[in-house]
Amino acid sequence: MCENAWVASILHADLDAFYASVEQRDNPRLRGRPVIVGGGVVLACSYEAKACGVRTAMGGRQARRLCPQAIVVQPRMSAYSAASKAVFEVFRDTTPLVEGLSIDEAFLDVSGLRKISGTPTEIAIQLRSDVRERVGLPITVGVARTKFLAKVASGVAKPDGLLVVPSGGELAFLHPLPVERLWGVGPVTALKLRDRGIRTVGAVARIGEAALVSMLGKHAGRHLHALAHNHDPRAVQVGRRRGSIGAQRALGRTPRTPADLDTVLVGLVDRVTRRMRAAGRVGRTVVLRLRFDDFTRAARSHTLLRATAHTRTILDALRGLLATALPMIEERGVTLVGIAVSNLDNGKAIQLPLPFEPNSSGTLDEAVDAVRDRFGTKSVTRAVLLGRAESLEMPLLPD
DNA sequence: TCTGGGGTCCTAGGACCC
DNA sequence: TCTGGGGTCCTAGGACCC
Repeated sequence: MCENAWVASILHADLDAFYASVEQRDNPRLRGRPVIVGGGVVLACSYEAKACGVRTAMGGRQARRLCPQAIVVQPRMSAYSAASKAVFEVFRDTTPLVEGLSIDEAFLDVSGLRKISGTPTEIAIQLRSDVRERVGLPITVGVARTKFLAKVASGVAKPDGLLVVPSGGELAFLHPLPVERLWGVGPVTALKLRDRGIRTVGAVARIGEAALVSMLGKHAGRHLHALAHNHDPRAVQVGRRRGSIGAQRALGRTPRTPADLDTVLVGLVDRVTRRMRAAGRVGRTVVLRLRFDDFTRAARSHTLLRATAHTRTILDALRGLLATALPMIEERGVTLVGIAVSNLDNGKAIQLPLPFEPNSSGTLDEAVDAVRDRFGTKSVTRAVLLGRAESLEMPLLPD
């Protein structure tokens, strides 16, 4: 048996109040003061603002009332993206086994590094100081034997902290915590548990798996039962790619005509397909998401025959979905439109069927010309025939 | 007090196939 | 005439995460 399996050697590294910390780093005037990123809604806030009761996703008006002295700044996404890249470089200089979870957090497996870099605790201390020195941002690190526990540990240690959960002290650490600390327990699940008098992780651990399954469903029940007993065999996974790319836009409560909505749709599709092409991804399933006046939601999806990143193809599919949703929009009033492309392939090319071919005896060049006529010359630079001339494959270029 | 923008994963029913 | 079990894919909805 590998000794490392029993040692706390997974790090969960999580930047503190990420967007707000970048703003404080870049503007000394903001340091030590309550900072709110985002005007309409709080995208992020500094710990000084959190002390007043400001929270992420809170309405801007309420946030300003709670914290009148707060400085509100507009988000600078490119700055956050650059900071994230720099931090992930530090992660990868620490260990090659890095699993990114979002723009500001990752798991690091340091189990094989004892002889090179020291104990996991020593590595975590070094990592925090490296991020501070090289990127200028505070970061919290949780260290434990499993991913789940490392994540819980960093949550407890925030902000700017380090918490190591030693093997052997795991349940003693876990069981007194409120159920909300469990990864995957949100407001709905927490309420279901509290209705039955279950308030701590220890209480979750004491009831049987069957009871949890009947309460929360098969997967959620089993998952929670495992976590409460600290069973989490998941390994740190390197090189995970996202499964969907999307964009959305809130509209407020002003009534929108179908023409308004179409304009919004065109803008969203343009954003998403650009990102897809830049990332070299193609997708098959397009999704239209809507939110209504009463805050209910609906989604409509359609799966194409072939994966694509082609703007027009995706736009046409979404227009079809929007048309089917118009009665619902009429009735309930739409306040948000979102789109996503999922079923993503890593393919760097789009493949087109060959009805574009002039006729069965048409040459490749003629087929390419037909595609050019239809999609514009810019998007076709080279084409290769696949198999028995059933489809064309074209390299993708950014617009 | 109304609630942004980007994602992940799971459930469940129906169509379809063997 | 009545009929099983297993699998995949698609669609819609929902919970959750940062």
